[in-house]
Amino acid sequence: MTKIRTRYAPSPTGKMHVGNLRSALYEFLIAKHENGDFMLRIEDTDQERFVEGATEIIYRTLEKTGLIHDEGPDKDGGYGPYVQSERMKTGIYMKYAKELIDKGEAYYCFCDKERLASLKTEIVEGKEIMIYDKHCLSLSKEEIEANLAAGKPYVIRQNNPTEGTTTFHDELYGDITVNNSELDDMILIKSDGYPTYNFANVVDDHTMNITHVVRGNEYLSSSPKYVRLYDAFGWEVPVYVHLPLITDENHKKLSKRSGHASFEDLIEQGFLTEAVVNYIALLGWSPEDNREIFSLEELKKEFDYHRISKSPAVFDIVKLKWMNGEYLKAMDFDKFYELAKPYLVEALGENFDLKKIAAMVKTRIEVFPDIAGQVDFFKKLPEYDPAMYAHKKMKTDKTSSLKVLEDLLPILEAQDDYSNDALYQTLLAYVEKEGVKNGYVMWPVRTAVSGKQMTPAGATEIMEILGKEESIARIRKGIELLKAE
RNA sequence: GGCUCCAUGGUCAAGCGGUUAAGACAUCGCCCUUUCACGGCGGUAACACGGGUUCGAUUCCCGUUGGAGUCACCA
Repeated sequence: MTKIRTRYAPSPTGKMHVGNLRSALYEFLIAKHENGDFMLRIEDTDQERFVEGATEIIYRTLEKTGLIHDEGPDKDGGYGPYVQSERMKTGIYMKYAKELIDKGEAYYCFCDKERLASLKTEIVEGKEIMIYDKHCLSLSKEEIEANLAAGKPYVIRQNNPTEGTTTFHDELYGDITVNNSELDDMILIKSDGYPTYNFANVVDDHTMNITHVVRGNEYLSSSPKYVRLYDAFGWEVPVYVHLPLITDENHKKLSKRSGHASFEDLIEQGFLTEAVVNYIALLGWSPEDNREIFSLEELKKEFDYHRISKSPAVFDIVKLKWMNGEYLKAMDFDKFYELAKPYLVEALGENFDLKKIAAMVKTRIEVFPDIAGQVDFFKKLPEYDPAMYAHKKMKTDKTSSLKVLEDLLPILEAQDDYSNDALYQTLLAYVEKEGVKNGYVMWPVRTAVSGKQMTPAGATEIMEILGKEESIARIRKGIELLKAE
């Protein structure tokens, strides 16, 4: 059996959104599942859309996510160059385009913008629909020669039949058949001499020996035209795997233009690379069992592309957050602390036992930016509503809370050991003396020292971090507030 | 609008002729608990509709409806 060769072929036009990343991931996994080769090809045939730095983002992202290519612009595997603008300099596209012209499968077209515009018939949803009328196909050899000699700008178009049908096979979607009358004579070579994606991807996939063409299913409807190109050349058609789209919550295709989250945006929002990769692997693919947490290595082992689904998937950031939280919980504490520290420092400064606070927060956050909102009360007691002292389940109200705090104040003032254990013993002793439930005492204390409805730790743990002076001050403040009621 | 694709809970999804139609996220409730959280347990919630085929359709076929994609000298 021949080795599988797949490729990720992005155009350097900006950031990589999750749809782009997932394509790369699946292309990588399909190859690696069977020990094949994964390559990177830069499709920069549109000089106008080229964005400075976009190529670097691609390299950085692939590197960071572990989607390491076996061949690419920086790693020659004998099929180079791997950048289309460089391939063009070798004359490869023009050579093949002319071959097609000789075979009658393509032709020169000298139509200018005005004539083309006059062909635009319908306007649907703001989009003008145009089907080229094959006007230039009927040009005589002499006319073509004359135009060429005169330096008249031209494009080269594919010459598609107007009758019959074309069928191609997709591994996921099965056989797809279209009427040839639907096939537009698409442009192969642009007037600037560059090939279009439509032409370059066929020439390159073939000449680079790509066995499995894996891409988003927005290409599904143009694939028949590509297949005709393969046939025209007499080339073997590759295995096609069209991937279901990833959409936003409105079920619209993710795109850079609509400002959908890019991979880098997600990382900036505090998501872990592994979690993002894991999550998008599951957007459109599922394993045989019910497992959800996969490392890239595990994915390589499990990824059977026949299990890719056909219907589009909504990118659900809520579930991504959950998954990120799972990674955080499973993370080694030292590593967690290292990553969380900047967020802790930003929220609290350096004057706290950050390590202890990090431990409190580790299982309670989903992404690092959640930290600030959970620990800010350590730094400054927030303004809070005394109504918080009333808690049905704890059987506390403002009156009971006031009593508890007032009783406890002298006891806590007399105590010097503010370790969690010692404080806990103290409060417990009071609980026993009063013959009440733990929460009856813990709730008001925790409320007073934190001023928050929820905290990442219990009353005494908080006091330990706060220290005696601050703890007492906050309890006094609580008493004051309750008395004012 | 033409063409193409898709159609299981709010979301991701298993299922591939006979099942009490899994699981996860979200949501709700209970338990546990030094509140919340974590953890444990449980609940609500789905086969778009109509025809066939079949002893039997979520599953196969057709149609309808709905959604998406595409229709560039962009990829």
